[in-house]
Amino acid sequence: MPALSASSVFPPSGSADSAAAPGEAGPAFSPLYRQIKDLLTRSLQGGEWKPGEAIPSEMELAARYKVSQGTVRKAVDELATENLLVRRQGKGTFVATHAEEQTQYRFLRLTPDEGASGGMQRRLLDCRRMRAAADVARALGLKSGDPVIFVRRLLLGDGQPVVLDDIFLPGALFKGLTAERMGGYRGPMYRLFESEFGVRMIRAEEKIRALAADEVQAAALQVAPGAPLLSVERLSLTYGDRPVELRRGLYRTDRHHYRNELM
Amino acid sequence: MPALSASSVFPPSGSADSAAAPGEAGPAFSPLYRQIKDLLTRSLQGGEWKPGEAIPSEMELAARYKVSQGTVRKAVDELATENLLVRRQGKGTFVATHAEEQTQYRFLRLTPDEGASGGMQRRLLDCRRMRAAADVARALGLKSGDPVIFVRRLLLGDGQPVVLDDIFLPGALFKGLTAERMGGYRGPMYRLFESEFGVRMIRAEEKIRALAADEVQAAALQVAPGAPLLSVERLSLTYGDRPVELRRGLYRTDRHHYRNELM
DNA sequence: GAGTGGTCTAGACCACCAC
DNA sequence: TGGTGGTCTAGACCACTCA
Repeated sequence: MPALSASSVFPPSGSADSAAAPGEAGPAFSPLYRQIKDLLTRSLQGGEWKPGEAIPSEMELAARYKVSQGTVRKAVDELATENLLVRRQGKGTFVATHAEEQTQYRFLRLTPDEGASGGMQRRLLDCRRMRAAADVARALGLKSGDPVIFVRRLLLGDGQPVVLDDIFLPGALFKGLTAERMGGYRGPMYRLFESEFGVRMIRAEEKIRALAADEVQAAALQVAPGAPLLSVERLSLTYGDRPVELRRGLYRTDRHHYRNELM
Repeated sequence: MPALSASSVFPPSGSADSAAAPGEAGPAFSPLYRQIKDLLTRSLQGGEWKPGEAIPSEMELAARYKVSQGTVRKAVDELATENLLVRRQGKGTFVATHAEEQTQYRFLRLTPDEGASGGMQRRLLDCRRMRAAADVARALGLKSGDPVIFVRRLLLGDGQPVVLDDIFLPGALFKGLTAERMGGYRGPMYRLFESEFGVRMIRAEEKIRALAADEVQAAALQVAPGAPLLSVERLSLTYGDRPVELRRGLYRTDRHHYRNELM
């Protein structure tokens, strides 16, 4: 007899239609393992377990939620395939983190046309507080004029500029982020966000276009004005699909390409 | 006592290292459900069950392979998440197909900047047999000069040209594909490939770049020469990761964008 | 050896669908 | 009403890690 049951959150569809108005589909049924998954997600979101830490063992979780180990397992399985958790046989299950990824840039899909993807150099061009323009505010779920932190930086491969990024961060979440703090930091930016500000990027959505470089962009990337560039607008989301970063990247694609896999 | 066991394919790591040379990792262990998955994949590849058809029930498969239903379930689960199979509660498990997708173009990531993604019009510009150039042959795993079918077509949204596709298909797989056959066909191209030639696209890899339109491309897409276009080179693969289509697309991105989700 | 996740089983019951 | 996939359980054993 589990403490949680299908009816504890959503009544089985056999009983009265209850809250669901006719015509509305409504969540007819929520299996136990999905309720467990939601509870785990909430604990992650609330910071009960921090990135890199181990969560309780399957047996402990099963005892806590009064369900069988198999049910916990299915919940953890789904969170693992969503990259929120990482399972390590013999050791435990850990909160995913950007800190220990062998792939330097998990979200950067740009790949050299030939040769291995050597790490890129960074050059910080700008970093300051400003007020969000309308489009930036809308993307980040803020109000126009809300404080945001603006970062402009360059990525170089083999000494050649390849990526020009404009990054917008909600000021409220990244208090105290300064040019000095960013410039002195080695390693991926998302690692800094995670360790210093407790903001973990879970997933991201990108909109990709081709456009012609203007004078400023051309100068920064060392191409001719009007040269075609890949424009990649990325919205990064954290737990609960809350947007926490807007990134507008311009990629040179004469020696690199954006790789994607469709399944 | 299952007919298949871990040791039936790969010896458990406890036994002698056998074939694996020292230093080579080698597949140390293959669980039962993965062996079942491989057998199912082989049956799909061999055409034992055709796209759209139902495969045997979990109970039948469990009996056939002499394992428990749970083991079959795990194998089928993985094939379902890879989009090779589709489960339908109460009905059965079916071989995935492009024939019944509500999304008209499963692999086309181009989306209107605003408004719903209305279906696009097609216009066939060219379709003929030719010999594979070196780069095309290499991508498709053919030899230079092998016969290929070349298709050039245009996609229009709201009457405006949006996509210019150059498509290369191995001649050996698509015997009898003519301009008439293609021109008269309504519905996605991959549906035609599947129903007429038994070639099912499973997944694809894309390389994306920005480039400037040349005269021919500009004329076809009704943009100025030199205008920035998105270049999308897609290699489509079928069972066993065998390449079966090379597609070079040029996308206008002034009113559309390529959307992508990173996880 | 103790503790973790990983696999496999057997059986029960539920939700959905078709006849 | 019977068959399908979906959920949940309990227990056994295996593989891996670490003290």
